[in-house]
Amino acid sequence: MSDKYKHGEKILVAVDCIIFGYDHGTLKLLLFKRLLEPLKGGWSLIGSFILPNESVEEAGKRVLHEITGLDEVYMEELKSYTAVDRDPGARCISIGQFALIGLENEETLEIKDGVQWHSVSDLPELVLDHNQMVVDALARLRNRAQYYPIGLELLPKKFTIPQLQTLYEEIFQKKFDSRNFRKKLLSLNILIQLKEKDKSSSKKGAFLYEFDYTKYRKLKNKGFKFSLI
Amino acid sequence: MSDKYKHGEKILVAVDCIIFGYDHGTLKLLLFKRLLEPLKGGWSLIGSFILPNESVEEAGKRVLHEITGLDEVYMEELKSYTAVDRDPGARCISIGQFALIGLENEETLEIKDGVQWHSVSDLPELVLDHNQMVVDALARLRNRAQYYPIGLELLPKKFTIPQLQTLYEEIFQKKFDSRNFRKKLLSLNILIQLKEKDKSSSKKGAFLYEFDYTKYRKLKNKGFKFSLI
DNA sequence: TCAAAAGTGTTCTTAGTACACCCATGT
DNA sequence: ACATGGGTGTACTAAGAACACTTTTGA
Repeated sequence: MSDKYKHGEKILVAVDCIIFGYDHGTLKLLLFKRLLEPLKGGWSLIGSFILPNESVEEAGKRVLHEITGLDEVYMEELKSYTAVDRDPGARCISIGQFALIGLENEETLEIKDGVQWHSVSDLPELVLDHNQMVVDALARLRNRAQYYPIGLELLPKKFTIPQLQTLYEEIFQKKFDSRNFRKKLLSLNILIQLKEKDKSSSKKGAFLYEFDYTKYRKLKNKGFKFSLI
Repeated sequence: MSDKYKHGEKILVAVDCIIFGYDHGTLKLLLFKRLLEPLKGGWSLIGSFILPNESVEEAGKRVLHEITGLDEVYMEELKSYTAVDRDPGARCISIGQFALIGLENEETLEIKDGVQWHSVSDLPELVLDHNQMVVDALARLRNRAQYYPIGLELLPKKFTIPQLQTLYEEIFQKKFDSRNFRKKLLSLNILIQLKEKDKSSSKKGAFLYEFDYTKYRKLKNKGFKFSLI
């Protein structure tokens, strides 16, 4: 082995997925109660070591698929966690993967044993440096929600504007003016209004919308800058 | 070893530093001509495997120190590069580290043998996936220059407003109106005007400024949002 | 008929953009 | 005296913020 390689020490590389969902007006995180050692009984993010034949991104998608059965989820790299003593079991680095799942409602998703949704506003202590990962992921979520129409990833395909607003209020922990929110949102021209209404939260009902991905991508390629709030 | 650890395969973990500098009106990148196999003679970013007793961030700082002798540089994680076949020599992932160096001028920095500054607008082909790392780093540079006063990291401690404008024009590859640029910049209230002038580029001379880090941090902690252009 | 959420417009303020001339100085 | 880059101000336009009432409908 050449000079470049000879000093390298092989170490374990993991992914940990910070998976957000939104249901019944609450922002939630998917956590796993460890059934086995190490750290048995502790709450943890859902992760895995990367396999010899997969990239970190592929490992993240595999984990998410194993847990939820879902394939098409929004996922992006958060950052690496590499402190020497972060895992007492072994020298091991982890790449955080930030993921958003759109739920029709919580119950429609079949998740594996030991895995549970937790409200973001009421999380248990997590093992290792997973609390820090969640803090970082929440900051990323706010950033993305502000500059990309990423909030839409957390809603069902058909959603109402008041629903989206409530989601943004949950993410940013503050109220928005409904007239300004609606005006700004519709001015982006990336929503398609449907004929149907959703009457689950009011007698009058609110019009359902779909997100126009094609239009969004076209605008983005033209260098159009979004800012949703 | 427990269930969690048993499937992990240990692999090599490297850092590669994408190091920008700015000198004589040109944005530059620090590259290394490989003196030994593998890939002898190819241009590469400057990297290293991480050592058993250091984090990825520490490895990046170590590499930068070894090459330039500098300690206090701006560095942040870019992203990981983890494709299975990215390095033909071995399974090896790399964490890109984005770094900015403030040069008084190019010659003041003593850099190691085989390491050279290259104009960003005229880069050679790089080994492995290093070209992609540079593309990603340039996008990050533009983002950071827009939303953080990061352009200042690339200038000497004392600089003139026309200098900063030229740097921004180099980063974004477009001209800015000098009146508006100055107005916006000064309205942020994070520059301290000095009594001295720099006469190196005009007979009249331009006032030198320093960046007020303390004030900047205070404003940032208050949630103040910057946008420099 | 009333309670509860959905939907709608206007004014005011602020920030961004476009644009042209005088200033200071070394040669 | 002139060439060169540094420095300034104003008018126009666009976007964001503040703010209150009408509509629909199920119970």
